Amino acid sequence: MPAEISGLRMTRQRWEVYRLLMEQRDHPTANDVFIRIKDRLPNISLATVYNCLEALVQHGVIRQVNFERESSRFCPNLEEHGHFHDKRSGTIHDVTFKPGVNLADVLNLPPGTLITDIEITLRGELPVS
Amino acid sequence: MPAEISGLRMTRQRWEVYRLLMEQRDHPTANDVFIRIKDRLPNISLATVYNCLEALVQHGVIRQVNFERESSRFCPNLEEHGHFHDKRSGTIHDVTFKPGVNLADVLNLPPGTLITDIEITLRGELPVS
DNA sequence: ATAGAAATTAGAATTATTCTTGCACGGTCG
DNA sequence: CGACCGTGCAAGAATAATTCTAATTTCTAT
Repeated sequence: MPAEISGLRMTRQRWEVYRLLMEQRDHPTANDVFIRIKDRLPNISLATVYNCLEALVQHGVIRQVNFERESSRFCPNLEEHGHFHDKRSGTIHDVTFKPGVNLADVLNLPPGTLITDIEITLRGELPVS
Repeated sequence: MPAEISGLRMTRQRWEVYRLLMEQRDHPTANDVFIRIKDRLPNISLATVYNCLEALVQHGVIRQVNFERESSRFCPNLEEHGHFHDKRSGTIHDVTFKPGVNLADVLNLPPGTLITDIEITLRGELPVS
């Protein structure tokens, strides 16, 4: 376990939460993490899972993703990307931009606007194939 | 008051909620609407405000907008647009696309993907000027 | 080793939203 | 005109995700 990641001091709990997200990149909720992590940390509390996730988010190590008013989900992909929610399967998929596309360029914003964060979420159905 | 809008039968409460949203386009929350509408409907209940907003959303008459995990906000602008949240003032602004831009075209999605809904939210600061 | 700081735990508290129940209203059909 | 019926409304209870609190444990630096 590294001593820290992006300036965030690692603890056993933070490390296991982080590791779990890196290994299972299916955008779990805090509760999903709580359930899954019990194998490794049987005594962890849900509040700690929330604390760890928040710490990781605030240090830019993971991203928090919201769909409508559902539970927040967490994503270790730091590339600029959006999320597609497949209604059929309920799964969530990362969506990247085509090369050379800068989202700010295609929006009408007052010149000088400072954008600190962009969130793109799509809902629909993936092809059946 | 029209008998119905987009197939939704109008009632006094639904009409006043709708009218309020059309007149004050600052993305109020359900509770904001509840407070503001008391001038006209002193006896309306918060549950009814929620019911009316839900009915209007489901009939496509208004849109529900979510920022992080804050209370949902409601928006009568049916044009395709995103939302910019100005950290300085806390206000929310509609953001349109530059002409000719189709968001689906700039994203990497499996061919045949059906998109039913897109949500774009930006956070940042508007220029001081 | 030890003091002080930070993290964890367990459970209570909070907040937005939804649900439940009983009542009121509007329209319809005799 | 009056009983009926479906829908909407009001009030408050219930729910669910998240945050907070207080007490304990673990770290870190000295």
